[in-house]
Amino acid sequence: MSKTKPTPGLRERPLLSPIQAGGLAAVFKVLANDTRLRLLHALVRAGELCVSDLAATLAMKPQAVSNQLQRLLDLGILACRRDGNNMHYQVVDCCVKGLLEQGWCLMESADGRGGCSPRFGDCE
Amino acid sequence: MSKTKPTPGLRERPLLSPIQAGGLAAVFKVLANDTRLRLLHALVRAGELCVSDLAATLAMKPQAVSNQLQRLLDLGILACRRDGNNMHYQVVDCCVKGLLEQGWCLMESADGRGGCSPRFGDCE
DNA sequence: ACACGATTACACAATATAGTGTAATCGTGT
DNA sequence: ACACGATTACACTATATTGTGTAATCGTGT
Repeated sequence: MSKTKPTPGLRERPLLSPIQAGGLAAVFKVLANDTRLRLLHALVRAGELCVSDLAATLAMKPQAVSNQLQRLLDLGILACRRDGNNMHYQVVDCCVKGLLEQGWCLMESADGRGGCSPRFGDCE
Repeated sequence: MSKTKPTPGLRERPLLSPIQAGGLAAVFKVLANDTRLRLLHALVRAGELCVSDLAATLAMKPQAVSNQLQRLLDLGILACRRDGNNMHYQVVDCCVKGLLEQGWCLMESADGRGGCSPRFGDCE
């Protein structure tokens, strides 16, 4: 399994240094919030949405939405484009969708125990 | 039962409800911490380790390590086995490794911008 | 220039989180 | 039974995070 590249070898890598771990934690931290998750999912589904649409979709105030959007923007997960008064956001990071999928899997396996379909990882 | 499509269709799924999003956020929350990340990585590398080994590896106190281990245990990510006075922990969730890999990818792309290798996701 | 709507910036209050210190629990060996 | 080491439980403190409220900024249309 470690001949081809599909597994970059998490197991072979040297132990995470506290700094690396901090960086990795920062990535997960940005996903560790239901608002940002719903924002991300709404954007994945719609492709592109503006702040007010997002606010309406999530039934939240534009300020709160914008705040979280900035967070996602800082990490390079989103990109935005201005159209008149509106700012349209979209997901540009290619890893985030997979992350969401896998997270979903983990959630189901954590919740119902065994909801993880085998193709996601090599359950040894 | 779910021998269906290779892509669960993040895009086709109905919008995340606040409850679902909360559950998913809980999953990411558990990974949103450098200590737990280092714990996980150490366990993936070694296969199985006991609390004191882990504490020594991370240069942390056993109590702190144990606390985080419980968290990982609650989510069903780890399993433990007693061997005399020692408790050995190991990763049993099949999704978590993939999650770590993808998170690493996202970290690199967020950090250096463009470090995400294309094989991870279908950058469309 | 001006008003208006959309978005963002920022300080603030409420809540959650992590590691520490102390004490309890569990298994082993004598 | 007893002492010891390993692990865990729990209260506590410092810190971080979220949504709110207010105000500033930006683009459009008149």
